[in-house]
Amino acid sequence: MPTLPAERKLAEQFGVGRGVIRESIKRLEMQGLLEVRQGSGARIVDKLHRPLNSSLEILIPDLKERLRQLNETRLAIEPEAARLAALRATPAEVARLWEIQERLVQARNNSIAITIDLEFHRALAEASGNLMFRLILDSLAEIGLESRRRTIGRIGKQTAIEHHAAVIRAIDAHDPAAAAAAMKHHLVAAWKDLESAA
Amino acid sequence: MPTLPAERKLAEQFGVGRGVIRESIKRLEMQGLLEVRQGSGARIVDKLHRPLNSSLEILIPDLKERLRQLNETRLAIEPEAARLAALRATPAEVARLWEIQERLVQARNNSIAITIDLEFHRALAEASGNLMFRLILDSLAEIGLESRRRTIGRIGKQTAIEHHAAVIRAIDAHDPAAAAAAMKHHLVAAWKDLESAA
DNA sequence: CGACGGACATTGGTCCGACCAATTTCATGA
DNA sequence: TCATGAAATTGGTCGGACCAATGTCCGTCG
Repeated sequence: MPTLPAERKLAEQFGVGRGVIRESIKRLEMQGLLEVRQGSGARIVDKLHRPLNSSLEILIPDLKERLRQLNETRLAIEPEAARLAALRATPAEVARLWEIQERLVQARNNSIAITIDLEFHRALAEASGNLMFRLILDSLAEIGLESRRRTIGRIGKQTAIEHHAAVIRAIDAHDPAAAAAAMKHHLVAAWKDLESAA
Repeated sequence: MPTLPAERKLAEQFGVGRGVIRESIKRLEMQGLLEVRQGSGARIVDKLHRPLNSSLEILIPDLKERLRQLNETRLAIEPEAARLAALRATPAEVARLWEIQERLVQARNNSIAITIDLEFHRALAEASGNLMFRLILDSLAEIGLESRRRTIGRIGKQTAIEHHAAVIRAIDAHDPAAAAAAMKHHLVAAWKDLESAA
């Protein structure tokens, strides 16, 4: 658990007042690089997507509208991410996708299934070799957590498993067009399902 | 020029110490909602895209790599934005696009042309009716300022004018597929040009 | 009369020392 | 051995003081 020295020590070490240290830490915290807890200290984390998330919540206060635009954005990015993954994914990355898929099949309840579903989409963004995709999708994932919760809750995980499998097969076969199409189909289906629920 | 009351006044008004006010202001500044200058004060701005920008600079420190991934991301989002704009753009939004186009034609030097080019892409994101697109593209625009500067500098604005016209025509005709295709063509051309320059 | 310049007020930036609150650490005793 | 609680550690807040940059205003000079 990598943590920072105490504020007082940092202030002395850099020869500045404690207030300056505090504001610097605040800055890094806002950027998603630190998490601060009273009593324990500041520990280093990797939550670079939080600022984007925060911006989106301010920009689109209404939850329903946020989910609608979220879906559009995912629809723009994820098929493209799948396409690039089909072009670039290393054997290790493909293996990781299959391993996540296996765990999704084994998942015993919805809560676990949702976590693994998120992991799948994240691993795919990773395999696309584009960090911007990963950052953006990380943020969108957090926004869409509850929508996903509802979707999987309604239709169960079976559909997701089949769709994911299609995506991974296409990536494994290095077929960009098929990967993009499969991902698009998956997202459209999930969205339709969420809409019909409302 | 909407500005905030002085820190000391805010502190008294809310019955808290000045430090708390300072950290709160710092927070809002990090989110791109305020800009603070010593001597004058804190004025309200709308720079919600800055946090994403900052995250991307941390995530992808290397400029060249950042530009590569930037191009991929634009290629994923902007054609989709153009597609949606073709479906949804109001007459007023289309008129605005033509007006920007006219100014681009009239632009006397590269610096002005670049500004107007940015304006075009921003207006298009706006016309897509998706604020996430606008936020993301605002951020990417700032990253890509340098590259765009070089591109327009090399090949002049004529190509951009023709490509933009094709996009606007498709939107005006409510032809989603054509709008997406035209935008994709524009981005691919610009990228190829930038690559050949390096 | 108008433009320039300098004194003064305003405002953010930093420092210090003290105290409060949450957490962790650790010695003590059952 | 483990639970308990006191003490140390660490972040959170407060108040006052001073520095630095900026804005304001008034008097002087052309």
